Amino acid sequence: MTTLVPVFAALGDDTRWQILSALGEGDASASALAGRMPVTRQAIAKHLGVLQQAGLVEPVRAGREVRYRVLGARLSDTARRLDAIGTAWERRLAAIKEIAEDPTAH
Amino acid sequence: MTTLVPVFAALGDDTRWQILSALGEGDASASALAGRMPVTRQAIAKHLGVLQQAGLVEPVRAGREVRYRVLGARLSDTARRLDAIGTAWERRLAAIKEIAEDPTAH
DNA sequence: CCGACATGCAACTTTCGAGTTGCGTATCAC
DNA sequence: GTGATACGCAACTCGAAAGTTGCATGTCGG
Repeated sequence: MTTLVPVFAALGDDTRWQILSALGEGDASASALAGRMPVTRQAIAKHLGVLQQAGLVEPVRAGREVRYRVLGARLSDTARRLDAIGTAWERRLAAIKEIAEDPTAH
Repeated sequence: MTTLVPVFAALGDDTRWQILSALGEGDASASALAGRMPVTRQAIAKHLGVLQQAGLVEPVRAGREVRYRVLGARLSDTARRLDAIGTAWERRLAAIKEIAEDPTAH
């Protein structure tokens, strides 16, 4: 089981979501992204590093520039695991509630 | 659409996952959690505040103590939205790939 | 009433992440 | 080759988050 926390840490930032949203429209380089955002290219480069480390994004060299591609797979995978945990918690709650409402059962 | 980012920010911390994991086994108070973890009660209280703010946890007064209950619903909800985004990204990628492999189609 | 346990609030370090500037290097276009 | 464009690396500032200590408040059992 790959570690979940870095993915959430990566997703817990507004600027990175702006980057991901932009990349969702199509691959782009750090410089291109810096053009339409209120931060420096280097700041974006750092964010892209974090996103890549989390497996949410993938670099693609194209000559002298490096375009980044968003990876939906990691997101879907994370979603599945999140849902599994959430469902387990809900199940436990439901069981407790049922016992509370009808203690004679079981 | 409730804001997603705070939830991820809350989930992007190791200590908070330890807390959530412990609460997954059953409701507990800050003091009880501090007993089995290498941090102060106040630190845990702060984390619980963050988790509550994110809607991942709910306080339940029980006399002089306050037990916390984990909320799977928020997690499942978040998972659904995550999956939707991830799927959309994958769809775009697949479309591009298809065009690249068979440019004459369409 | 009184001691023990549980919580709440506030001030204070300390660590970490976001963002910046500055500079060196590679690559395209002519 | 030369200028312009695109990256990469390193050092620095800065503000927020994690964690701590100290103290005041509330509540339960006897």
